[in-house]
Amino acid sequence: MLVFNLIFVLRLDFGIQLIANASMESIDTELAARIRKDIILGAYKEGERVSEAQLCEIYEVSRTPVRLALRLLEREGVIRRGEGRGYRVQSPTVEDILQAVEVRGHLESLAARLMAQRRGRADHLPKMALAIERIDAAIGELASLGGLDESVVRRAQAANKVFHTTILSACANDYVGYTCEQISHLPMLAVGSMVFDRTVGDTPDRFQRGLFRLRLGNAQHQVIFEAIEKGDPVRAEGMMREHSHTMVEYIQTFEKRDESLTVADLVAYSATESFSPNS
Amino acid sequence: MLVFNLIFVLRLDFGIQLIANASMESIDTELAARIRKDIILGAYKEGERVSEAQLCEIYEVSRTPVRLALRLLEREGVIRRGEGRGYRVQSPTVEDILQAVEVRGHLESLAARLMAQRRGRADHLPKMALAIERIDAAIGELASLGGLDESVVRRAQAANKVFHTTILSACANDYVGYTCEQISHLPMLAVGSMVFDRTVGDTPDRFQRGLFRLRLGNAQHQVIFEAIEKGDPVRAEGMMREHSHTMVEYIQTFEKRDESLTVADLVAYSATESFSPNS
DNA sequence: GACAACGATTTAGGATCCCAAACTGGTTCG
DNA sequence: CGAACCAGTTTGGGATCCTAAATCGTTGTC
Repeated sequence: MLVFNLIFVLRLDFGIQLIANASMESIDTELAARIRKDIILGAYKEGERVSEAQLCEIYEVSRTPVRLALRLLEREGVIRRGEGRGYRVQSPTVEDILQAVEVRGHLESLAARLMAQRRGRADHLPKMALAIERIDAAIGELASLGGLDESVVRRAQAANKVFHTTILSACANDYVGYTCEQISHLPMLAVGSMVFDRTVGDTPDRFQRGLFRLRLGNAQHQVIFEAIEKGDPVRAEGMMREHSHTMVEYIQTFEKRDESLTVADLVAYSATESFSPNS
Repeated sequence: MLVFNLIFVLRLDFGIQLIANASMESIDTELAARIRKDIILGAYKEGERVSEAQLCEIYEVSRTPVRLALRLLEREGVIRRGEGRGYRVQSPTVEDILQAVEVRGHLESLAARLMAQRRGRADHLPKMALAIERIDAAIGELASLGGLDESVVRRAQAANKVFHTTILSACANDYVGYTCEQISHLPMLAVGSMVFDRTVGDTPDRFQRGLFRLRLGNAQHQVIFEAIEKGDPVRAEGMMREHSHTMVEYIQTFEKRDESLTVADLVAYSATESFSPNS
């Protein structure tokens, strides 16, 4: 049973690729990921601060990788290099998350449309069908278990990510996937992330509602799949938009319910894992 | 009269801001812009090459700013840091341009929808109305002149850019504009760019067709404006999509006509100007 | 007492140095 | 004759040093 403090976000991490990145990529990229993580988790306050020397001490590296990392983070928007001599931390807010999710969803809907228009789309359909099947199987397992099981949820996450990334990569427009990655630095913004309410595990009623959300999501997957299969761009795009909007609404609902919702709460779970640097 | 080699692209440059950037920003950012420009213009071939030391000599700087610039360019995707020890140049193709324009257009349509949904949108409407008026005036001038005048075209470009950037900034979702900027490193991808056929100035007939394109584009602006004013998100989005798609179709038409179309041709005009580094 | 100017310290940018890893060449052994 | 290994050179990554600029504090003068 998984019960977390406010909302917990589970992500698929593509373990192999991650390890490869973590060891292959030079320190600066990894360092950027670490600093980003700390900023998101609130280790640095919103306002103005952080100097290169300061970061050198904290992360025990020289100034060179720090500066390389800062350029990257500046480009990402999590820090700003302003007027004077200082770097200002620009930690993302819940509103930022919502906006980014909205943009990502919109891009995914473009991907769905493009894929539905594409001739070679049939090649990628089996992978999507398999993903839908796996999510269904996972939902079935959860339903019979009557509670959340981490490994089952992880499998569902993995399949969910496969479904979404397949569309992004099969849409024949590299910039869609690329652009999506650009705004997916925040952990819960990774393509194919699923967000759960902390209360999902609390009572049977809430658990059933969580299951319903999963079933609804996968039904949307099925519709998107069929629309792409049939070559119906309008329906594929519309359904994907609706599908993406589900997450926005869910967070908004939760935000209204709990006014103290912070970004750190949103990443409460995924923070304990290693982050996917970029890729 | 402006007559260029294949296609010429005119861009508004926000002169003041540009100058501020060029002098304010540190060398690495500017260096990244220079290298990017050279890559786009084909100074470096597509395949695998370039070393840090080599770039140091060419641009007469130390290795530190070169490496900072390379990280930026890597993030942008114009170079790739691969397997072995080398940086590979990944110069964009015409297909890349088309894909990027498609993505940008889709994001702009999102911005139009969001702005149409927004309550405070009225504040920004006058600026858009003025832009439409100015474009109309410029078209009128061009029509009465019977040919292309650089300053008039520039004014039209400026107004066009104002129209588009106003929507992007007024949509109340910072990530839309931010994401747009990310893919706007290529000069002809700057928001609000207008693309002209080199043949526009050749014959009166072609000139009239060019005028027709401008009039059509501004009519679309008017429709978008009214849709946003009335708060019709669906229409605003749809019209913006159509508007954005115009450029894609135009380049595609031209690509079919002239198979040797290269990216360097696309930037033939704007390359002579200073590039907008980022911002 | 207040304001301005000058100096000291902080800080970011650029350059150089060092090192580690990988590619290239040649040579040697099977 | 081919393959593998070893050495040398190339190249990228990290650290340190230097410099320029900006901010803050102090002091002097009005």
